[in-house]
Amino acid sequence: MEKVKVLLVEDDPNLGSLLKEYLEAKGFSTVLATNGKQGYDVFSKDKFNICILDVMMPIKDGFTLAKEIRAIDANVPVVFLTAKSMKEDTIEGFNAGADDYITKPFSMEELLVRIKAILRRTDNKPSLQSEQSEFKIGNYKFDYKHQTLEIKGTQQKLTTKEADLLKLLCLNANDILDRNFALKSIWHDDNYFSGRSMDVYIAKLRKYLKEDSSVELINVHGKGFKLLTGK
Amino acid sequence: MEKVKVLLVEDDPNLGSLLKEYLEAKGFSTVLATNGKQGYDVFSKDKFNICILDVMMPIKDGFTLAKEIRAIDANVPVVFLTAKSMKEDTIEGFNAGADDYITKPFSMEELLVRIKAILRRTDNKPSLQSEQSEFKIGNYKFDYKHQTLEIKGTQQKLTTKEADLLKLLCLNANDILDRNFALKSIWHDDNYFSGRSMDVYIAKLRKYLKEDSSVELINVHGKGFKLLTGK
DNA sequence: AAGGTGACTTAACATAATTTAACACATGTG
DNA sequence: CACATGTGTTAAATTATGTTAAGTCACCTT
Repeated sequence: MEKVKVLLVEDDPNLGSLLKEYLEAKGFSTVLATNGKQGYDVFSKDKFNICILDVMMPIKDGFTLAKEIRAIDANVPVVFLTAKSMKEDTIEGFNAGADDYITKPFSMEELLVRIKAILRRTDNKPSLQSEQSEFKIGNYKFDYKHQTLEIKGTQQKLTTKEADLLKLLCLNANDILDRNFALKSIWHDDNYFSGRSMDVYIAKLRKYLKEDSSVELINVHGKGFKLLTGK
Repeated sequence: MEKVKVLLVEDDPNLGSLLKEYLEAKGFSTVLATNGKQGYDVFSKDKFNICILDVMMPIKDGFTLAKEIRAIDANVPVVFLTAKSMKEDTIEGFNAGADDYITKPFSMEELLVRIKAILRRTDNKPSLQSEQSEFKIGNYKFDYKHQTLEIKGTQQKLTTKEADLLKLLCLNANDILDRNFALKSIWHDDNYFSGRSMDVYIAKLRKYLKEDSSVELINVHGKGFKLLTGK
């Protein structure tokens, strides 16, 4: 079971580190940013399951940050923290796409249960994938939906991960598939072990694909992989 | 787009009818029950998209009602309304599976935006409560209401669980049916044994469905199952 | 109350999917 | 070219699923 990743953006360093410690103790992997700009930078480079944003922050406020975050990932849940308790702000927060809006002071336990309530509704994500399901790779025919790879009448059944990875490669055929991008897409994580796991799958795909010598699955050192399709 | 159906259970008749009117003005179809027992009766006879329950009610309190409702539909969102603001109650509410917990007094507008926030996350999930009863699966004809599966004139009688599971698969045809979602929907539980039980039913369905080779019931490792219906 | 039946669950064992470990080799850097 | 780091590959370990059969329970029959 992979850890849930939380992006916490809070300009009060005391509260921020307190919450971070608490959430980590509860089993969440938490990244703390202390202002909106930093929060955006962190989010744009990594993948998170939920964002907890302080509303009032210098440089960039929580609402603005939320919009930018949603521009990157329209589905990530966002929770606002705020000292304001005026109705208009609550409404504005929800209109900015909030999943919850918590007024300070709050108990950490309440924050926790509210986070859990939101995650209950989002963890089984519909994973909206691109529609395309059939690909040609040299003389191979790859059917993502049916998870099959066919050549000269021989059909190879693929596992879910094999199919996911091959699909990403096809969508970037003859172009580089970024390593971390692939890891985040398929493994939802880019740690060392996920990376090694992906390498194992690359090796498996190479085996499947060696019937057509014009097809190559090459590595671009430090960057990712490239599927070279025949001619 | 059908109207969203709201079950509102509130023993204060003034507040109850006020909220009902407000929600209906906002485009929701709302049924008001004035006590827990009545709320249960209404829910068991109809399908709702969300339940808003007062916690403190005579006869049957909101938490108890929520548990009974969840036994019928483990996925329906529940929001608690309460005058209590003690932390323990909030926590208890969320542990009872609450999606939100709103403390009186609250503005109706805030209730509205909180409802919308929850519905954003639950909208498009086909559920067992769906009215649809007849499905085509490749060359098969599946009648949920009569619990029959027919092909080439041969009719197979299905048990309740077989039919429930097949219906969920049909509602998600060619798309993934999340394992835990299915378990909660049909078994009202997602422990190890329920999971194994479901696997047994998957095996049974596969047997029934092997008359049409274009129909496949495949596993998506760690996620769920996918019913591939021949184009 | 004994026996039977059907639906569902649990057990048991088999196989598959994925991750982790282990070791070999490659690449780029100073 | 010595080193750190990244990748290739195979195999073992772990976890998830496939499948069949045995067990349980509610209900029906006599």
